[in-house]
Amino acid sequence: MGDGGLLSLSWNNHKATFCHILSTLREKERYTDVTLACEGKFYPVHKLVLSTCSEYFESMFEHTPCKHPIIVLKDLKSDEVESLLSYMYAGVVNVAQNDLARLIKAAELLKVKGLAVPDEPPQEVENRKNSPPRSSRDDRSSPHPKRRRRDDSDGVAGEQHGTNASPPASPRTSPYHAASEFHQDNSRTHNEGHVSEHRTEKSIDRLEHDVRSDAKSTGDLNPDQHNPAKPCSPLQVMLEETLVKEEIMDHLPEDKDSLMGSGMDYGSMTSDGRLENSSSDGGTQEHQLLSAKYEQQSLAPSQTHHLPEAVVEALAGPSGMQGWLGGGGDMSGTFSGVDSYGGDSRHQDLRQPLPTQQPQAHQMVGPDRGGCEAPEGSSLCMGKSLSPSRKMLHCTYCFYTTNFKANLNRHIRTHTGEKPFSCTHCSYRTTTKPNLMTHIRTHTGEKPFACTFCPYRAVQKVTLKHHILANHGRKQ
DNA sequence: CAGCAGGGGGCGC
DNA sequence: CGCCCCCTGCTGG
Repeated sequence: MGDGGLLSLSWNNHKATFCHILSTLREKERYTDVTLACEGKFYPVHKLVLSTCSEYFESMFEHTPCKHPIIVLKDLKSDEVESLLSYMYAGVVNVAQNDLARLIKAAELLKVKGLAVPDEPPQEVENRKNSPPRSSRDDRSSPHPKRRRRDDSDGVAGEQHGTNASPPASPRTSPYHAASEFHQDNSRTHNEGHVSEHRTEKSIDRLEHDVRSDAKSTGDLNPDQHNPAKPCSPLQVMLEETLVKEEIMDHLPEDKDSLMGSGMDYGSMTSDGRLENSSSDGGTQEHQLLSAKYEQQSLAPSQTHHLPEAVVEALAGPSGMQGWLGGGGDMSGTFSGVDSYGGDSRHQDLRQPLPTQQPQAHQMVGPDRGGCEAPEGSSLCMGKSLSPSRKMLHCTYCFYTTNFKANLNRHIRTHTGEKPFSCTHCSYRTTTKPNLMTHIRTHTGEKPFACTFCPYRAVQKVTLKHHILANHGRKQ
């Protein structure tokens, strides 16, 4: 790019794709790093999304370095939570008119952008637009849009998805004619804090002061969270009190943090300007505030992915999706696009411990074999696909994951530098015995692998294979 | 193209 | 845990 002129690479369907990936990740509970608990149900979601869609959450996470907090949404109904999550992830949500008021209320409490953003002075808005992370892309992201445009009642569910060129002034936000009660509540809320920041602060304060140990209210970890069909509760919700419980978790390793950072940058960069309303950032789910963090990952095994991984994969997704996106925008295949990467090139880079590891789309697309959750029989799953319940082991140094402890131990040696197997003929040392045996053959001259087509013999089977392919044109 | 090293998947004990 | 199998990457001729 230097002197040749600046090229502008634009990713068609980025918005839709991005949103879709996020939704997919949520459905699969992949890389979820925060769990919302409400009425006995648990909703594994992503901090990234919550933070993007709600300054409230953003602030909350900023102040709570917990790896996998659990936020108990007391006083919120599960259907509200589901709706808000749908809104945050997809950018749209269907809501019955009767439920609109309480939904908005909930959104207000959580400060979900677009749904409950506080009115702000113009300058405030200006500032926000300039802030990088929020990018100008979406008005929704900037807190000004107040929901309520009384005209269309079904606007909430409206399709701002595709083209949504919703008016800049009030993006998707609002189409619902909020109930009067809603208005009242709203105004009240605003009086408490003029600026969203301010409100956030207050909210945090509450979190810090109203800490109670009430944590988990319940039961099953993986409720069918995505249940649009679920009937809305007729009850009105007053989210006055939110109980919060916090437990500081250990910090993420440096590398992970940094990775995460890069992921965020990437996100802001891509969304910049272009995705005007990609729901990915603009509308994200919200959850109520409380945060009771549980033991990281102790709640749901399926949530053991680290955020960085999520970010990385999410970032990778787009690239991998190019192909199928082109095919008419059918995103039903979720990550099926990874097929194009073939099972051969094993995303090995993903597991490398490099501190400098960077998210390169093409490298990470493939979920690792072990935890392959590729949908639709993606060929990605080379072996048997494992049941989601199968326990995944994570390397503490990098993003490597495996289902086998032995593999993990072996892998960790690549980080620690431990090389238990030493050659008796030279100073060579290696991490695995098979590798040592292979090496020793170079001293002994043993060549166990004979070509069936010629006298050639090889020390390694793979070498023979290459030989046959190169010289005899076929496999043995 | 061949040799070699590093590293991951997965099975059997 | 040990081991086998496989693949990828790098290097040198």
